[in-house]
Amino acid sequence: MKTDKNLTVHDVARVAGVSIKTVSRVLNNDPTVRDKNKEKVLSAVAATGYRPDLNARRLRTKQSYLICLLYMDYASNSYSARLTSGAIEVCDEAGYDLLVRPVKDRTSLAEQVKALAERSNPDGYILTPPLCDDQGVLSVIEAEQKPAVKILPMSLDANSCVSCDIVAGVKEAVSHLLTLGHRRVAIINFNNVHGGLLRYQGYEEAHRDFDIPIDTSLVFQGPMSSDEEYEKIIRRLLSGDDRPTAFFTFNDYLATLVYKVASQLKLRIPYDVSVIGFDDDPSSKNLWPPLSTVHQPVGNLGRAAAGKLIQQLVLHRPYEEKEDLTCKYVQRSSCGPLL
Amino acid sequence: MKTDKNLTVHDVARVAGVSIKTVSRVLNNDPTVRDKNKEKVLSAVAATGYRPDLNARRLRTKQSYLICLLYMDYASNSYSARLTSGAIEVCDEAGYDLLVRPVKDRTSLAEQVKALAERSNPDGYILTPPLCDDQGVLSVIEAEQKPAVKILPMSLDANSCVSCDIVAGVKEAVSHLLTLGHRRVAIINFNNVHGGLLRYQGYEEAHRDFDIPIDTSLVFQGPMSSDEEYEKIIRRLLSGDDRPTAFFTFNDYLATLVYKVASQLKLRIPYDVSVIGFDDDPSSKNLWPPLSTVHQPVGNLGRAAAGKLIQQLVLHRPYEEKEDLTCKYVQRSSCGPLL
DNA sequence: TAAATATATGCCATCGTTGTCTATTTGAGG
DNA sequence: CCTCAAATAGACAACGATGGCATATATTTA
Repeated sequence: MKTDKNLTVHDVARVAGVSIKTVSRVLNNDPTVRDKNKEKVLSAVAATGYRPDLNARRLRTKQSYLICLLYMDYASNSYSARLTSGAIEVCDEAGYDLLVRPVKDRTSLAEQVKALAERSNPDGYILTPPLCDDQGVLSVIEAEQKPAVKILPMSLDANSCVSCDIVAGVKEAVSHLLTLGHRRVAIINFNNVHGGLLRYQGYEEAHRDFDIPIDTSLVFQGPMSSDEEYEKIIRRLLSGDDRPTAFFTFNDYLATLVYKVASQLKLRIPYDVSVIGFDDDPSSKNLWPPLSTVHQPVGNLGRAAAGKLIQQLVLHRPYEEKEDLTCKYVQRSSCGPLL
Repeated sequence: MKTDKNLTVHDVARVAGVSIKTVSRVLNNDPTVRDKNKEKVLSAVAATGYRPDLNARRLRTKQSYLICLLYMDYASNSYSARLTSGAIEVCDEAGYDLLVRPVKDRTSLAEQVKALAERSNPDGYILTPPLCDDQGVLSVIEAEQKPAVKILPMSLDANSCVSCDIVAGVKEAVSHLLTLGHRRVAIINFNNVHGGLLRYQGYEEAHRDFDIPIDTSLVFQGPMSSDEEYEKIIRRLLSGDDRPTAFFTFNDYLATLVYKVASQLKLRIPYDVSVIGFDDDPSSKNLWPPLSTVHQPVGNLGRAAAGKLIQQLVLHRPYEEKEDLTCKYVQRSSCGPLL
């Protein structure tokens, strides 16, 4: 059965016995249509199987009904995939399409976004760290006068950003380590993204609660570099006289590097060293021992970001923040008591 | 500087001193334009900074300039992210946008695709396994009369599918195991996707070359199930009297399950059991020991699929297959000689 | 050189929707 | 029952590109 006869507003108007403009009004939720006509139009739409032509609408309204999700193409973890997946759900409901944009090259970033804006003309942008803090990208988007929702940008701004309760999750995780007796907990972190600042805050608050001073020689704050560099840093820490007995890392990926170096040094997890990651990447439960980590609700972040953006795009569409944005510590088997 | 004055073909035509239709022709590579006029138009375009309005073009031509990439939302490995990344590059060059479509629920698949087709109306589809073999999806796409390129479908069809040389890669990998003296190589595989059939073929050819009979008790062919089930199967194999001394798995993800079970059973990799995965997921090199695996050129598969699709969509745009689609064995440290 | 042909260009309508403006209907109040 | 403002509906143009066809220019042929 093929109902696809290229129906237009004219067809619906004829069936409903009203003008095309009234049909258009009903389809756009214009409140100035009498209920009787509204019903006539709606049943005519149902009867004919009419679907408005998105491209005609796009041309006329100057909107693209496209949202662009910009992220760094690390490909090494599932962060962007999970984010995408959540954002798509929300966009879909609202009649928007999501354009994903992995960027490899940070040098020509502004140009890339500009080219995208000129060609596909998204109505709004979702920016992930660290791109949400890129001044070049931001000015291009601002010049286009398009809204952007940032995920965990350096300067949180309630209106245009989304974040989750990283501090609480990390605090819970690090507290667990301290409860187990650990007193030398190393942290491998980034301080050039807001998420890193929050992780450090959680780490610090846990220590404060336990009245344990932080040894700054156990704190690595970035900047981001290659896997080899990280391994070197971890190896140096683990080879020292007064080595850390536990690690908290910015994400699960870095935690696997701790696993790797620990194995090389014949240190057993969790007996010789405990490890906690962050993200709860789906693969983390298959490491051996299964990695304790902090679950980050990445899908919900994506949903929340898309919701917030669409709220700005579509008038009269209040989006209530209903996503669960808490970060919960997930205890598995990579932490043990200090022997 | 804002050059964005909403220029149209009329503005360009005026500057170039030709008709709007000639401008249109130049922009669409119509060969019937005299070189002199072509230059005039091109320099007028350059001078004004004109960019054609995609939505007007869409309305007039009934094309969406959208390509849809459909995949199962496993989120457990980087396959779809890498594929997406490659496909986007090619789409971008050709002026197409890529719409990614992770699907969670296989039951309502055809409905989901139908809804998508009605709303966003993609000009073509890229289908990944196992969706490329879903009859429901295929009939929806066929009803829409849109082209689809399948990635490694069950029935290879040169015109509408893309594959890579899995057999050679697996044969190389398994041959390495046999060269190391292994005689009992287990394979954890799926036989409901073409990639699985090819993996088995490579496994078989390697054994044939070495004149080693295959013990079918070491062959697991699916179907796909939960992680727990796989672990059970692997555990059973490794606990038996005459246990396999090596494993080849469908993908790196399953290889991590072998790592996990081996650790639980206090079997050391590679001394007690060797493991080879498939895919070369970026995280595999950080496992301990680093996983030997077969590199699958996933990004190139994405590029090739998008190229093949666009070739069908855009006339006079011969796409030469230039992507490297070989699968190479990557030797790391998870295989050792049979002791 | 003129006629016939081939090639290149231009004019106008059109895609399907919504914005603007005007016409009509409705209902309240005198 | 009539008037008048407010609420509702409609006519028509417009968004910016390309398709179809008519026409002008260049090239070949007689």
